[in-house]
Amino acid sequence: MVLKYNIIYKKIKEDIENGIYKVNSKIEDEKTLAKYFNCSRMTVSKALDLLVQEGYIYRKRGQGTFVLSKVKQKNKLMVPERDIKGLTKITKESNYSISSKVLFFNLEFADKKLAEKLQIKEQDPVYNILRLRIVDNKPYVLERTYMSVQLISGITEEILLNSVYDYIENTLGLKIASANKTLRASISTEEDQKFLNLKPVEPIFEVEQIAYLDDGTPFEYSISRHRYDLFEFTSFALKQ
Amino acid sequence: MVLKYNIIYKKIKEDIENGIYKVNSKIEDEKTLAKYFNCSRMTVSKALDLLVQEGYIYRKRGQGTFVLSKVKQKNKLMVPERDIKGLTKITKESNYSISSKVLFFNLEFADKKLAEKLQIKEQDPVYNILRLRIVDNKPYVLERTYMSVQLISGITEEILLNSVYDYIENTLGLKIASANKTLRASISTEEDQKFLNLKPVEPIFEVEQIAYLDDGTPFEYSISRHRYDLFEFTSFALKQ
DNA sequence: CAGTGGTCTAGACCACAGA
DNA sequence: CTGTGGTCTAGACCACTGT
Repeated sequence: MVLKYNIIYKKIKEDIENGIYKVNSKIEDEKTLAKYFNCSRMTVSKALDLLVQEGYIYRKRGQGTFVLSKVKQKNKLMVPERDIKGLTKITKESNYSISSKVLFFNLEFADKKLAEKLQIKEQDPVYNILRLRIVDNKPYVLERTYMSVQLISGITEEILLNSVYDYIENTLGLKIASANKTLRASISTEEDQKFLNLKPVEPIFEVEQIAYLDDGTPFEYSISRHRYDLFEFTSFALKQ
Repeated sequence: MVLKYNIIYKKIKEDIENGIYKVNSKIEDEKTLAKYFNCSRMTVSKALDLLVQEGYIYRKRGQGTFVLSKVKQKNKLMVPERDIKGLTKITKESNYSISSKVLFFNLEFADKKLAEKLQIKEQDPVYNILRLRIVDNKPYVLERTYMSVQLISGITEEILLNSVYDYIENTLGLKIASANKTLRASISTEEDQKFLNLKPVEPIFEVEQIAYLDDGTPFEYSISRHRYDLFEFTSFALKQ
């Protein structure tokens, strides 16, 4: 379906990225934009709200709407802040090569902590997977993944070498909706050092994640340990 | 001013946090809520949008609105993900004690990189500040801060020992509006180890930040190096 | 004062899910 | 079919800014 606010959002975003609107310059007021896009002011406002949240523009009551200077993106793999995608998709979209090694793939009974995270019963069967993901021929991240067997059935080594998220969405027909992430720095373990080719003094950027389907079911609990020099995370915050 | 959508947002958020709505249960439909709060459906919808973005609820067209299981917050200092506050305010709101040591406080000429970040000219005067922030009597973060002297005038050691953000907002009358953050793990330097009381193998959680006023001017460029075991960052992502 | 964005209304039509 | 959320309208009044 064609969403008007999405069209307006994309158009203005493009114009900013292409320099048609300069940094700190004022853009048209909402009434003018509403006439131009042949829609109501509410719809324009919704589109501008999206751009405010992403840090493209800021609005001042009584004055107008202005272009905010965006920080340029670095020459690193960009993990989207507010979206949820598998690493396979992220790398492909950025034209990086990716391959995976399955280091461990087993069935286990959920312990208490894991059962709580995945909202299943203690002793319910879960996959325990450890994969090394190699991006651009460099070891990038060591991913430990737990998923409920009852929910995500039929995982094979073949699937683990490709995209698990693709399998969940396209083969199982489930919809991935959201994720909670906790980020921290951590001392590298011997395992990290071995597989990510790190010196003992080199740390890890750890991301702990619970991902949810569109019916609110947590389907994945994962701990990703990234090479500290190949991963960074960007965030935009607004004063409330 | 009393905002209706804010009242509705807060009420439902409280009800979820107090367990009045159980996890995965359905909440009232938008029309019913609109009647209950004596407002239009659009206003209810705006309130629910906020809750979706923060991961409290999810909505399914044709079915209803449901409570999503929130991850419990840890017994650590919580840095708000989508808001922007100084460390002084964050610690006080969480009833932590905070003190600061000013390790370095000098006037300098901006080099090319800094001039670009702060959108000033090369050789313009800037403050270069290094502070150790001590939370709950433990060294917590080493903060390197650069600010344009022309924009943020009158900084004193006294102000640095209290809240710079308070000074900017209350004394200078400027409005802090937003910030771009980049997060990464980093090997600790000898300086980090000395002031944060770290062993050489213990890493740093670094946050690089450019903060903006409400007129889009960048007023602060800072690099904060946190003890890896006292700082973590949480984020909620939605499939787009 | 006029011009701006912020909020809010009372509807409308649509897409989608389940009975 | 009904009930749900998603989008959209064409206004309205308000708060704030600069002239």
